[in-house]
Amino acid sequence: MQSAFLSKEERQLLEAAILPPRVIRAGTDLAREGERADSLFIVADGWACRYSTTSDGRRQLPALLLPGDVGNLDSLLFDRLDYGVRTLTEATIVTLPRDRALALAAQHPGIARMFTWLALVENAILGKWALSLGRRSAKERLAHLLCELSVRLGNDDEAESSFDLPLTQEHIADALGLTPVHVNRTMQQLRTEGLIVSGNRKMTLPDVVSLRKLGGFDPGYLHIAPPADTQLC
Amino acid sequence: MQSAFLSKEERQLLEAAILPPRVIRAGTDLAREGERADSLFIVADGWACRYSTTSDGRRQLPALLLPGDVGNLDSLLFDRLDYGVRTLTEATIVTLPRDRALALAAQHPGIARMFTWLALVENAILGKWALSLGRRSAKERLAHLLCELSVRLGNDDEAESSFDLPLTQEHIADALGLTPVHVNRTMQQLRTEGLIVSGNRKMTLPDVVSLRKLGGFDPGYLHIAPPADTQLC
DNA sequence: CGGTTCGTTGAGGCCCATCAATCTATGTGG
DNA sequence: CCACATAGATTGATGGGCCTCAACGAACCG
Repeated sequence: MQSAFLSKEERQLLEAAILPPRVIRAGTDLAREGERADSLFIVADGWACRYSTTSDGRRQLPALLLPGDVGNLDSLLFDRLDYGVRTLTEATIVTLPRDRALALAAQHPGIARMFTWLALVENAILGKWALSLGRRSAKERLAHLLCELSVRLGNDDEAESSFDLPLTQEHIADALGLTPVHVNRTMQQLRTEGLIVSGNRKMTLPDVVSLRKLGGFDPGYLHIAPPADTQLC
Repeated sequence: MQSAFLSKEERQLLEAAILPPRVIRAGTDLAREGERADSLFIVADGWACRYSTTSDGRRQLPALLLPGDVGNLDSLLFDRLDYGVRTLTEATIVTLPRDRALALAAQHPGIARMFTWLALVENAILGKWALSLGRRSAKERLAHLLCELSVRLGNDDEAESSFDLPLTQEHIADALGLTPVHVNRTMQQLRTEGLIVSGNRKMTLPDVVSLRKLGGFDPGYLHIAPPADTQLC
């Protein structure tokens, strides 16, 4: 999760409240839209996503979930899910019962603040996705997404970056609001222009500076480090 | 704001922490992207929006702010804004200093929970916007937005609905990721089909059922009423 | 070795963008 | 009270980015 707001005691309490991890194979639903969920699913390893669909089956991902992300933070306060949560790779998932989470949040301000923090970061990311979906071309969207994933995976800021990218082109299409065919053609463009080197589930960004410029990417919105003056508790 | 989580005492404390309302004319920035904001701006009356822009000036609204909404909830925990906040009509704005808000949240679990709730609702709405932006046609997007605004403005569920819509077609375009010209043509289509009656800043939805079906709108995601089992504090 | 998943390529078409002009309503100053 | 300016709505013509449909290739696996 995100522990910068937590005291040692709070961190221990959270860890004690968590159920043992489960390993889940790729492509399985942790929860479906409209279901009740009485636990939070936390991705400990692997990739997952939130997805929502129109009535006729068009699919859009409102979030890609990387290790440390909570799959269904909404379930903390909502009784029904607005989206589905699905693994994209084999993943190990940790479960935090909602009751325990609520009780801890009520007794420990740091834990409550952590949940708010998590929700706000999700919001910031989704806001940038909306900008991409509404106003950026396919090439720009792809560039922006790759830059975001690179940073969220912990890669250094401006250096050449290389990471595992277990997403299929269809997953990427569902994140970017495009068709798989067009994602394919767009990736070829970036490849031709020397902005990405990809294949075999690996992605390398040889020229992060140019890719960021193309995608209009500025990492500030990810709020990787909490601001100093709120770390007090 | 949203007071279902609050005790009487907490509500009074919040009201006491709030600075006097200001009336602000249409089209003025309450805050700009990248700025520090040491207060939360709460819309008490009128309309406002969050907006973000690409480097070359394309604009996308990640949120429309109606009375009761918080313009910049992020400022509770982030030191810099990821978006701008701007009034769309003359609006009266109420201000809550961030320090006060944080202190209250630390001492009163109900207030902390309210902030989390607000963030999660924003997230739910934005998630649906992403689905629209990524996967729905112009007509569907417009239908969905109008249905959402109708409900958020307090109109009854399935009845014919009529409300003030002070947005220009350009505002709508920026919310939907379209051009003003295309919003105009799309509105004409809906008008011809008898799904909307509009003009002079008013909007009437004579056939909400059909409009919802067209836009794929299901109001559940707005979480208008908090679930019963979380109202305890 | 056959099946399945994923990536790639091609041809054709539509939705929406772009550019530009006109129309209407509102407001303002002389 | 009219001349004028401005903001917003409307309409037309044209083009392009991305979709759709379809087929094929490549990698992996039981």
